[in-house]
Amino acid sequence: MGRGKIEIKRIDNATSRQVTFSKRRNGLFKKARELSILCDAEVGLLVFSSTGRLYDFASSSMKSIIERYNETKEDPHQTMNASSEAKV
Amino acid sequence: MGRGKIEIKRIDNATSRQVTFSKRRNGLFKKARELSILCDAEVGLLVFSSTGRLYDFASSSMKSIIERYNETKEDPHQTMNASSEAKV
DNA sequence: TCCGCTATGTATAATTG
DNA sequence: TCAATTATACATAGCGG
Repeated sequence: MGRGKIEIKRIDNATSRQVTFSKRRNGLFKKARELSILCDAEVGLLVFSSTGRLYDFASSSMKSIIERYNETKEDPHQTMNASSEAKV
Repeated sequence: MGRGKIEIKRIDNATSRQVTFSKRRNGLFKKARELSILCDAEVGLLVFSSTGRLYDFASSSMKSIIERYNETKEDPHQTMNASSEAKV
C-alpha cells in the first residue's frame, strides 16, 4: 500500500523502521478499535517497540482482558454463553 | 474499503457481524504480524468475540509479553535503553 | 527533522456461484 | 448458506515542504 511494494521482513534502516513503526502502529490500533466497536468484541493489544517502549490499546481495560485471557486459557470449556457478551 | 462505506458502530445484524468479525480479525492479525516482523517489535493481541471465543496472536509468547507489560506498567522508568532491544 | 500529501497497494464490503 | 470474487475505500510508502 503505498508508492512501492514492500517485503515483509525486518527493515534494516533504523530511521525507516521507526517511521514505519509509527505509521503502522497507528493503523493497527485504529483497526483494533474498529473491530471492537463493529463486532462488539473485547480487544487487547500490546506492542513493544524495538526501543522497548510500550504502546497498548484495550477496548475495556487491559487488566480485565488479561484476566479473562488467563481464565479462558485455564478453563478449556471457555465462556461460550451469550450472556457473557460485553455490555462494555 | 469495499464496495460501500461503513460507519464505525456496532453491527446490528448478527450474521453480518460474525462475517465482518472473521474478515477483520484475519486482517488485524496479519497486520500485527507484519508490524512485529517489519519493525522488530514485540506484539501481543488478544481478541474475544461477542460469543466469548478467544483468538490470540503473539510475536513471541503471550505469557512473556504480559509479564513484560506488567513490569513496564509497574516501573514508570520503562526500559528505554537500546540494549533491551529484542533479540527475540 | 518531522509533518503532511499523494499515488499506489491492500484489505474488505458487497456481490455472485 | 457459505466461500470465492470483484470493485472500492482505506492505509500507507515515498516524496515534498
